[in-house]
Amino acid sequence: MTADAVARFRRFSRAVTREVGALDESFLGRGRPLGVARVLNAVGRGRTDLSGLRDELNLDSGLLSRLLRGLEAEGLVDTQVQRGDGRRRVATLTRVGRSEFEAYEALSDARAAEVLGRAPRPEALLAAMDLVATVLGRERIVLRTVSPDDPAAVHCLRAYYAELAARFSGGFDVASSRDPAVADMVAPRGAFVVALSDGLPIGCVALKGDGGAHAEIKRLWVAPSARGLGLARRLMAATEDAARELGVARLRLDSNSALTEALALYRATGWTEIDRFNDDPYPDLFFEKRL
Amino acid sequence: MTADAVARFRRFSRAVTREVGALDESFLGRGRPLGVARVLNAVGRGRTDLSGLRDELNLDSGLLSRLLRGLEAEGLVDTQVQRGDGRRRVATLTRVGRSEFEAYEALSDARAAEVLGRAPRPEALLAAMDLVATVLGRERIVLRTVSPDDPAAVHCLRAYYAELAARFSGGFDVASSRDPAVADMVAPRGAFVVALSDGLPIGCVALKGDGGAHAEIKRLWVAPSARGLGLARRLMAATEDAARELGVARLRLDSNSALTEALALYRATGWTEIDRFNDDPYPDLFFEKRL
DNA sequence: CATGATCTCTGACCTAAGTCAGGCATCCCG
DNA sequence: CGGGATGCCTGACTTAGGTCAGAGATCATG
Repeated sequence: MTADAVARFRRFSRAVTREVGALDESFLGRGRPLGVARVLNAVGRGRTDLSGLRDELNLDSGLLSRLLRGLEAEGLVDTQVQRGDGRRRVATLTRVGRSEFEAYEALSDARAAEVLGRAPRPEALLAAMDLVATVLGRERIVLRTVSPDDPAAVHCLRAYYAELAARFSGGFDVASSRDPAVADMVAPRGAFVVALSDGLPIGCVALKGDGGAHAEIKRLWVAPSARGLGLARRLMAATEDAARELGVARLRLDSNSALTEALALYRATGWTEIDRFNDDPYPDLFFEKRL
Repeated sequence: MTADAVARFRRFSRAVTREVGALDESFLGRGRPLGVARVLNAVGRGRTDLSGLRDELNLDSGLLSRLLRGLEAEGLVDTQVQRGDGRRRVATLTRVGRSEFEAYEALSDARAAEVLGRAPRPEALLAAMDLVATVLGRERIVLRTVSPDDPAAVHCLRAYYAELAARFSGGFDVASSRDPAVADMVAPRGAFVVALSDGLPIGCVALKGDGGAHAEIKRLWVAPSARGLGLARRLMAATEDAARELGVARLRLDSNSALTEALALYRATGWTEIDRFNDDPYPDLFFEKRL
């Protein structure tokens, strides 16, 4: 790694520490120390079991206990024993606690909106932030099987269509393509997998089945910010696993010669080119893979 | 600002807090608390006057005093009264202190190199980090007059040539253009101004004079990460001021129709198009401005 | 040169955060 | 059902970080 690259990285760290440090202190704006506020925040986001809280916030058992006592005294949380295991306990927000949690959320949102509002070219800034956050957090990218009308799926599909429109010389219009029925992309006929990085959808792929031994891969997309991380390969592998579990023996897909990265992936992972098998106007290349 | 944009911003903050938080703790890796390490770092970087240290690190006078006593006891810094004002004091690193400072630097460099080394497409990551850091730190961009052979200037010029090569349909080669002599771009004949964001050069402009009442603007460049911040305008204004102070009455410049942003700037800031005044092969548009 | 302002230092004090050992209730399993 | 493991709590203690008031030295100025 060159000295210049390291200097640029460190400059980034400094700039962001300054900015994000200020963000942290906004937690102090409500007269509660950071540690307590972090617990309130984690409980509000659904991390209610104490052992999970300790792991997530990296707290000593004694310290967490004390912080929770403080929040209880303020009337913000309740703790009860976990049903099923009397040793464990769970914390929940009271009504007051919930509104306090929301006040913190609103504060953070407002702070973020303010910084973004002052930025020129906010779209470029956000794209850069997505890239940085995705790369730094690439160990924590998770795949999840969802319905194609889940918001995360819809977000990916919209981005996928926009990208096709930009990359196909003649543009792209979903209406003139074959848009698979939702029922064909959920179990037991098919599947829809999204990749989430810290909650943000950054990739997807669909398995469209007909209930038999054949199924089709559709809608493989990876966000620009997540390219180069091997995510497409991971999505494809997950979908192949899902297909096997559904009893599918042969997969097909159609593609377009403008989608060079995808084609390289198919060729590198055991797909073989076959003849055209549909009359969709956009694809010009067709592949299959036996499982 | 849309909810989606705010969510993306906050995701970025979380990701970076995690990563940079870990970076902060690397300071703790040498058995010294963060506060002390920060003081050592600031002194090592040349911030030696105590009042400046207090401002920069946002420390109470008493606390700084105590931290410095600790560093003195370790034999890492010396403090003496400032010559000229016996109330003020300055801190300097001892030889041991200097090597300890360098150990911290090496540690931070190694940490940065490690993260970068694991990243796919490090150039894209760095470009995104530059953009984020420049935009977040745009209030702290400073202009500085330097010699054209200063490293910051050289960095900008190299990037400028590379950009011309990419944007001119026929490419660009400095050798076949007129490269001004260094002496024409330093006082009293001319000037060379760079823009620095937290030490990183992100823009430049040259004033090439011949000692008389005419001078020429050359080498106006702004890094991609810094576009949209009004930096070119600021650089041009600074150069015009410098020209006035050198007694220049009329400025000229040549440009190329591929450089649309620059042309828009010239037209918006009082420049008028004139006839070709040189036989350089690259420019096809010529401007002047009376001061 | 007297006076008020400025700068640094020290001592007293405080909070947040974290560590550690031991206690107690509950669970799991032979 | 008994004994070890698990999970949580409490009390005692430590460290880092920070605030505040006042002392002492030096400076600027009328």
